[in-house]
Amino acid sequence: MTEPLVTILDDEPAIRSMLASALNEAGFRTMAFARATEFEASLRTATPDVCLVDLGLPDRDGLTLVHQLALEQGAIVIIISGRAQVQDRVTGLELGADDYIIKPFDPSEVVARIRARLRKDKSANTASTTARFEGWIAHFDRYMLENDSGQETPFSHAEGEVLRLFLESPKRLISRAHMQETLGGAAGESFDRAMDVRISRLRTKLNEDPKNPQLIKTIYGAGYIFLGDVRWER
Amino acid sequence: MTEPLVTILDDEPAIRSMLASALNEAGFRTMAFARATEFEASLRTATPDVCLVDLGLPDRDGLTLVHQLALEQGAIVIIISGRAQVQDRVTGLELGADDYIIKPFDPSEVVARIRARLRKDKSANTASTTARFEGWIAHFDRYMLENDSGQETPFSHAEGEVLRLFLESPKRLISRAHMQETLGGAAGESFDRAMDVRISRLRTKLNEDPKNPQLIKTIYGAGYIFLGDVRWER
DNA sequence: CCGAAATCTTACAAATTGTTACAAGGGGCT
DNA sequence: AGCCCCTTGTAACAATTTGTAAGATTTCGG
Repeated sequence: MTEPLVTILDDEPAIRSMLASALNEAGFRTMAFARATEFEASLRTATPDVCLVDLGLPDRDGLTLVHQLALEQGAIVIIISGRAQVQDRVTGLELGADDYIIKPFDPSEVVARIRARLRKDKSANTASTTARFEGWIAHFDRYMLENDSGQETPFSHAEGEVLRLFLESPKRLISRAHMQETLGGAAGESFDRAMDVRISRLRTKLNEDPKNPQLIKTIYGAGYIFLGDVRWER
Repeated sequence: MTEPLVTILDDEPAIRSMLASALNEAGFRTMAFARATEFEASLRTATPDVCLVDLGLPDRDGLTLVHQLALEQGAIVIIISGRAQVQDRVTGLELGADDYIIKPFDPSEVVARIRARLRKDKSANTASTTARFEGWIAHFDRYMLENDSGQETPFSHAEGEVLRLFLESPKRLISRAHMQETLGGAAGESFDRAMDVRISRLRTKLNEDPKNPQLIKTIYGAGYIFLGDVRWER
């Protein structure tokens, strides 16, 4: 997934460049326009995630544009304006803007406000969970395991359950009994073997040397320990 | 659905009553608290949609509270503060606040900002007619699927139902049972096969590689996950 | 260094899901 | 009505995932 695209629509070159550099530095892609017509033309090919719009445009009524954008595109619309009256802000927000920033402004606040909007937007439709450990990245949302050179191998649901259990309690002994409980084991006698097989398969996906496993260590008579530092990104 | 609930947390009685009356007039339900502890106690029974939090609380660090709220509850958090420095605003927003309003403020602007947030929140869930995802555009009004080069292929009603279900809950596991419920499946034994076929046909229309689907992923024994960022429009 | 218990691995079987071909049903058009 | 095209479900078969069984291997205590 690429970085979010932010469009800047303002007729003052100084403001355009200030915003663009601040946003680029913050890791966003940017596109800047001086006129509404140019901006609208670009919408046919690009799909911005955030639109910064100055209300004082020479060729178009800014508020109408904001209204259109907010309604038709699903984009986040932030008004930037020199008009500081409460009434201006209220109407701007009512017409569909997500935020209203008054000139003069500090670029870092603009960045912070954009991030706040994107964060909420994302958390609304994502439960993405990812964990990094010893050069690997486990993407639980995609059921994919990525190695240090970026190659991905899929892992199954059953394997994922085991892996998640390990990654949630690294460097701690995980007893066999606890595993079966957590993994919905029907406590059958021969379910022991199923567990073994799950772990065995997981080990091969992690390129473990059977004679000398580095990550999933067996504790004879007790259970398993997952070695390795884990960092979750939720 | 009832009206949205807005909680007000501020130690100044004048501000509490001003906000409460403005919000009630605007059609919101409100609950006001002077101390963080009272507020937190109320969270056990009520589930606010929006939380207004004053940073200058006597009994608690406001920023920590904001962080918790934003993280644990899914609520919209708006900071109200007398501290006007850019740095204050940036850190507030970074800690999870959705907005930052500076005292003194105009109640009508607060209302407008709350509405803007709620509007966005809702439009994310409401069923629209067009959705963009990973280079595709699904036109549910026309039953057409448009690829990144602008070519359109029609999709049927049954295919559309499945696609809409996916696009409305992207990156989440959708269980087979839930699908059959939603799609009017008569839970028949062999309806399982019908579901499979629907999905299979949808996959081919999305140019999925059968060996390695990128968008619609099967979770053996559980259901499906639709990967890909979705944006609804209009 | 040996033997019993625990664990690993491989091959195979059962359950679940994918795909294709085909038939039933519906709507539009002449 | 009759025909054609599209949609949809069903059935049969292929492919994948998961668990099971059994032999091989490892661990630990003597």
